[in-house]
Amino acid sequence: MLKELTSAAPRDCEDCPIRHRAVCARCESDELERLDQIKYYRSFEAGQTLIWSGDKMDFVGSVVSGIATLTQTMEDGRTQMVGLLLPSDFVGRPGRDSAAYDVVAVSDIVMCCFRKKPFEDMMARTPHIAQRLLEMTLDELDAAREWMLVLGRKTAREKIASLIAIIARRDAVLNTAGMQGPLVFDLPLTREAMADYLGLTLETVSRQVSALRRDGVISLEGKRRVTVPDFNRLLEEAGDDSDGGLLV
Amino acid sequence: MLKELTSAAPRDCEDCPIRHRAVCARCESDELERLDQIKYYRSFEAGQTLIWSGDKMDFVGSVVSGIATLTQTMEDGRTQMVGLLLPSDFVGRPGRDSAAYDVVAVSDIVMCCFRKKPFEDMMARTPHIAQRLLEMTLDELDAAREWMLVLGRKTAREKIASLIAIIARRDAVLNTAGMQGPLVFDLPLTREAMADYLGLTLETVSRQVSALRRDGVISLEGKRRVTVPDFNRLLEEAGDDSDGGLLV
DNA sequence: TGAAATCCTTGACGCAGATCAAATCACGGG
DNA sequence: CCCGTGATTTGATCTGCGTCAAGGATTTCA
Repeated sequence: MLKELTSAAPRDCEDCPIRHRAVCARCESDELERLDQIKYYRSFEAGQTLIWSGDKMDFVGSVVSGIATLTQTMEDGRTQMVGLLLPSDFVGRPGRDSAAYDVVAVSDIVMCCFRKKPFEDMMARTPHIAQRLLEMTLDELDAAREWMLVLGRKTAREKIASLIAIIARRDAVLNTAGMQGPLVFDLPLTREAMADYLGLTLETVSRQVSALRRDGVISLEGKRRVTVPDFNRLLEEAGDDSDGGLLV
Repeated sequence: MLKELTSAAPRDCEDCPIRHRAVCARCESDELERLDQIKYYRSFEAGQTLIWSGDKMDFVGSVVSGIATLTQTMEDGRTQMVGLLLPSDFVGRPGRDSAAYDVVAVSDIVMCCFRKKPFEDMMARTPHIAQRLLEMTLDELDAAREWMLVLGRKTAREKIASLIAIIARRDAVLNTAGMQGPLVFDLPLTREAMADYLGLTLETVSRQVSALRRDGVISLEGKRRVTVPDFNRLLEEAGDDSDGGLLV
């Protein structure tokens, strides 16, 4: 059965849900208009691989809705997630023509795409785009470095707590719900995807999630819906400084 | 005893050893001249911490000579290296005023610095700088992602082989020696620093280095000088695709 | 309603790498 | 030449997480 797409592509950049967070965030209306002329939307179903590592990449783009992952795979099949792409995140690298990672849709997903060449030309003429892309790339680099600490030095329990904290924080930001009181949200990832994120096996993920539940750090409704009664407790379990400012 | 600085600061940007790789690489001579007016050099001794995580950072800059590390430390002392800074690498983030990581000199080091505010102003007026910084940041992000695979999924032996391969490759690029024939170079890091890089203990690093020596993958002269008789063999041990194109 | 496909949980066991401990090496200074 | 200090190696033991295996919960489709 063909799934109906849950979120249609926006008609117009001004109505776009990621208008103020994506590469185009800094653009003035005339710049936006020119982007509008070269953009096109593409939809993908959950589970689909959007891009294969090593393939020629002739477009770049932004995630409009849905979630995707960036993963690296070794010859023997070991895989490591190296990026989690949420709405407004940018895919592809100007100035490079083959993809360095697999990009896989976790949920149904809509992307706002540009053919690479026109986008590069546009970028050269539009400092606002390059500025925003720099800013986003620096943020991603910071996230990657925090992730490296998780991968290199944290225990399995701390890894799980860290991931839940990251998702909880992002969710709180998007829903502009405050950080106090119990947080409730869905884990957008399967146990296996969580394992690939954290450098663990799916069995270990399952065990540690159960352990955090037993210890009252989180509670679960079904397999995916999580409640965090005390966010600071979760941060302690993650081995983080309890203050840890909101990195937006 | 005060050490004599091994490499003096260059007098002039045109003579600068990192002229064509640093943030200033794309600058025209007039742009370079303006940068020249706001730059200043600072030297640090091996072991010194240049910047403490959380401190106010009022400058940014490039490594001219020497090696430094970017590290993150947890409250209980566990540390993870998240960046290895070589000549031409950029330190600091425009648009942020406190440092996110410790920066520690591994060797004596010379930096070409700019006060943050003037640099940011300059960047806004000089697309060549922002362009180059974007390119460098994207490269760093790629490196960080490759590193994540190493941290998350490789065995201790593969981690060591990967690190040696990275250093060997960089060395070959700098010295424009080809990639064939035996490679000889120095490990710029202590066993402990290697452990912090790879998410291991220093004992495990030592054991795996010895094992690679025993198995003829590398040979050692003293503790630091390494010879790699067969680079492809090393890449196999690292679990990498044997072809693995030179990522410059 | 039942069968197949996913996804998740739990248990038993083994091993890679951590931990604890003790030599050994290299080097600069007195 | 001897001593002190820091880097490294090596050994013995422990343990957290991976591996292998079985079974449960949901959802999808016939």
